[in-house]
Amino acid sequence: MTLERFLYFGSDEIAVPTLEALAEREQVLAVLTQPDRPSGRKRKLTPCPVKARALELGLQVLDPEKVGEVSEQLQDLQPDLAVVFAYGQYMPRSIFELPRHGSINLHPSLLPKYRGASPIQSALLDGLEESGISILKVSAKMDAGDLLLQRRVSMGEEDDGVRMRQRFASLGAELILEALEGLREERLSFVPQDEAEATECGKLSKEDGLLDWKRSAESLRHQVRGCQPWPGTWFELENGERIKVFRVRIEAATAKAGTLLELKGDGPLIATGEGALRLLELQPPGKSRMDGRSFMNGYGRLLPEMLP
RNA sequence: CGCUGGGUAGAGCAGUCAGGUAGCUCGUCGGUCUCAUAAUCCGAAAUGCGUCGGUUCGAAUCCGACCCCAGCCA
Repeated sequence: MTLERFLYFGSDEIAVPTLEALAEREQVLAVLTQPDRPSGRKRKLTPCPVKARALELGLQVLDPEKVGEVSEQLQDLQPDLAVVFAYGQYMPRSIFELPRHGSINLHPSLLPKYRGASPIQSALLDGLEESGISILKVSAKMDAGDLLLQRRVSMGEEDDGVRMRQRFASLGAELILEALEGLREERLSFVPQDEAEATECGKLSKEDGLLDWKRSAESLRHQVRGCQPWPGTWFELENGERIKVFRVRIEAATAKAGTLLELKGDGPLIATGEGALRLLELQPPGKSRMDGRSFMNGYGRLLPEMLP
């Protein structure tokens, strides 16, 4: 198979290393990304990470509101293959079938599991100890195309959403090169997914981050790990302020859920529906993240009355 | 000029509204107690209140400008 002329579709940070790997070895005709959005403290129009990097690399960037708008330009480029990773926009068939050999997509889960918008976070929320990344053919149905290559990854105690994203980001860069080589030498082929095994995950919402002490310590810990970097996890004080929680440890203890059991050691210890959680890293409103000890130094005496 | 909160000893905070020369918890150092100790008790060091300027006899506290940090927003 002849693969020389590439298009890259991506927006999110996780897709940056893959673009870099591709741009270094191959001819990237154009990079398609999301248009600039207002973001950050000043709400100013900011290019997405992939666009920013693509410009630095001197690549042609196209950021239409809808991909359809640039289909003619893409046609003129005569691409052999499009690589898609966290593009964040729906691609109509006319686009993903436009390159001579179609389009392939990177997806950070072991498909057919966790098709959809939040594969990394959902796998962590479910408490999985293993996940992975897949490369598949783009098809009309989201994440349902034929599989080309997968790589398994184990997830440990210390792995939260942020770390897993980093790992998948660099893994994507490795895997894409492997996939291209496999395709050129025709060693790899596309195999259909097992539809019976398929599961879907939707977008997370802000409210998914609220900690409910009535749940078990274990599921709360999964929540804390999975809701990074967004929406984060937090609990509310009586005055409505939100204390974010970044890292916790499960400890044995039984008491009414939500009870503050201890204010010493590595952090506050709070009873849950099943077991207790030691809060090891937190962030009060307007402050930066701090470890549990620091938190107790400043907030310890307030906490007992302020916990609802 | 999107909105909001914040910058005070090594860390986390109080004090700012009613200006008078800085306090709490933890840590650090020394000592005490103890078989021992991260536990107890006693004591000490350290800072000079984000920056610049103004008002004032006097400012962390009032006024002005600026810098930095964090949250909201998907």
